[in-house]
Amino acid sequence: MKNNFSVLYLENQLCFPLYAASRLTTKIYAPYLKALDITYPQYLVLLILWQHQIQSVSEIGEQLLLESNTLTPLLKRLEAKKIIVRKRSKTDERTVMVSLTPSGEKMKEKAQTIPTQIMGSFQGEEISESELLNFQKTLKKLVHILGSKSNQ
Amino acid sequence: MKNNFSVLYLENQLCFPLYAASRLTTKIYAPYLKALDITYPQYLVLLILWQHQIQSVSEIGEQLLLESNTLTPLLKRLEAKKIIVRKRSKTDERTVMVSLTPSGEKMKEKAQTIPTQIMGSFQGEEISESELLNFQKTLKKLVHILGSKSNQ
DNA sequence: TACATTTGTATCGCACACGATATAATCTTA
DNA sequence: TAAGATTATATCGTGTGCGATACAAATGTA
Repeated sequence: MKNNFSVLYLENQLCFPLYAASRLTTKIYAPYLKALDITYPQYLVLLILWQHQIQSVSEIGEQLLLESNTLTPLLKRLEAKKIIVRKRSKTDERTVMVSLTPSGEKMKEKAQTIPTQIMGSFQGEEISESELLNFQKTLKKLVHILGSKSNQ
Repeated sequence: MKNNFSVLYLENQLCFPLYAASRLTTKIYAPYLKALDITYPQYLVLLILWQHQIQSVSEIGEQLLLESNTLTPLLKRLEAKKIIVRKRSKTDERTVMVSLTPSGEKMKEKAQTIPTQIMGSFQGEEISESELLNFQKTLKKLVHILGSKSNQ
């Protein structure tokens, strides 16, 4: 029988494992990304640009659930490293368009091997592929629900 | 059979959603925690102290997967708010023991309603309880696997 | 018992996150 | 079309995370 405070135990909560898993995942990426001299959030921005070539700050923000208060400094750091270019739109002076430099474009090749290596870290005897797929499905739902709850 | 596409897909559908879910969860907690004038990581420390009364910095770190570089400043902020007390151990001058003040002890009552309120806001969502339990189970396994991979 | 090693915290610097606020450009509408 | 509202970025301040390093206390060992 659960007492009233059992809900306050760390292991009974959903949020702590999410927080831990997120940080541990970032740590797994770190050595691979360090070879490219980028961080995990910077890698996420590059994933978008490798796919879409050019995006506004807010378009990037919509996909990563981040806003300009986080993105502007991050993008300036990527620009300082000559990986991207930031340029005000001619048609709407408010928006800043972000695109890759040749150097940033070239990084795509090197980055291509990362996902396979990372997914290896998620492999373990305890988790089957089908379990991982189920997990990913619920996780996606959860993000969707949390996303709608957090901005209302 | 796993091709490059499925690996890429899984990476993007697993690592980024973990990162997003963690941040969104913290955002959901924020208004409840603001009423107690604490942050989410500070709340995690209090969860441990409400259960164990007194813990060393490294014991807290083992449970939260954090080290003194993160914990020391965080604990100092909690001490400044008169929620906890930090005291060097008599038997081993290296270790710092952390415990609750009466004020910090009292916060347990108020905090008890938080998990229930948050879980309640998920009523009627398209995730069943059994799906959530399965999810939680895989998540814990994942944290275990990632934890062992990240510190080697 | 000296001396090297390990352990537990602390400090430093950098890069996020994010609420709050500012600012300029664009859009709405009276 | 002038004035108010909205939109897109940027800035600021605070609080994490975390790798690297420092340092003193405790432990191990010759």
